Amino acid sequence: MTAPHSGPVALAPDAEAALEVMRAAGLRVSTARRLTIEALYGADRPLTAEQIAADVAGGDVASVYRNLERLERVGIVRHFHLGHSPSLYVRAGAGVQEYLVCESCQVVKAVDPDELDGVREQLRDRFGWQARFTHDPVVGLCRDCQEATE
Amino acid sequence: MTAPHSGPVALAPDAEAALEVMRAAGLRVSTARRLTIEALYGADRPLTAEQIAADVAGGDVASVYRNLERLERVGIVRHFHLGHSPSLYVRAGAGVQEYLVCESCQVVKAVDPDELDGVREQLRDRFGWQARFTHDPVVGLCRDCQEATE
DNA sequence: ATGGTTGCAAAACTTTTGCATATCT
DNA sequence: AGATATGCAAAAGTTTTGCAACCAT
Repeated sequence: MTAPHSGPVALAPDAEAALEVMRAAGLRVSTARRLTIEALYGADRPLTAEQIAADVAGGDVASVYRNLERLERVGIVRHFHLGHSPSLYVRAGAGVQEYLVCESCQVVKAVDPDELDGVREQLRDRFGWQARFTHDPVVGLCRDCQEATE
Repeated sequence: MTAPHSGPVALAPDAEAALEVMRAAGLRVSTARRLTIEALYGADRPLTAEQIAADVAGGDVASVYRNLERLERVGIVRHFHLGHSPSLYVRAGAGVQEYLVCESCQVVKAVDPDELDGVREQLRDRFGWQARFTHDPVVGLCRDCQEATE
């Protein structure tokens, strides 16, 4: 049952596991951090630091940025860039490391790296390019938005 | 002789043609704009507004941004985003609209859209995704940097 | 207790905007 | 002349940093 499904995001374990990783890494599990994790693990699309701050107690963006950086460093959060918008953050976890992002609705499709092997192979054969879609995702239109655009 | 080659950038016509497009579009060909075009058409890699400003008379970044926007609007310049760095600008032109960028040396490989059709097709078949690599390029490692990284 | 964490303020950086002056056609 | 472009200054938006107060362990 590891088949790719079409839900918005198909990511790693769960928020609990993430907190566990934090502890293991020696990070304190503060309220702000727990709320950040819960926001990211509960969302079906990437969030900006600003959006996360709205969900967190004090609502201080600077702290949110600091936390996101730490959470990213221990591997339970990732961020990437999409056009002119501020950095977008998503949960990260076991086995999921590359992203397709819809430039219209911003839905993120997280895929197993080997699902992109075919694409990578073509890019390598044709251009000698070794593509990575982690920090800079594949941008395009998801199925729904294609239909909407007609 | 339309075969893709491995030079750093394989872009459109030349600076002269670009100036012609400007005139045709009703844009004045000022010194600042000519220098901007020359910088972009002479470069073998994308430039930031800041870098371009250094090559231009007054060296005012605000004007450079304004000009880049206009030049982009008439189709002779493009910009895209790469990680955390400021927007990167490259010349643009006939038939070249999609990019591969090396995240290590930042070399840009501009390719004809149909050279990516195979890749696009795979992404569509597999994920229902309609990929675009114009504003957000394919990021990865070019051949040279792969070898360097060994 | 004590060292990591937070909130607030301020700064750094990229990009945009306003406006008076200069420049092109 | 008339419209467009420039330079400077200031503002807007995002992200980072400094520091005193606070809180998890």
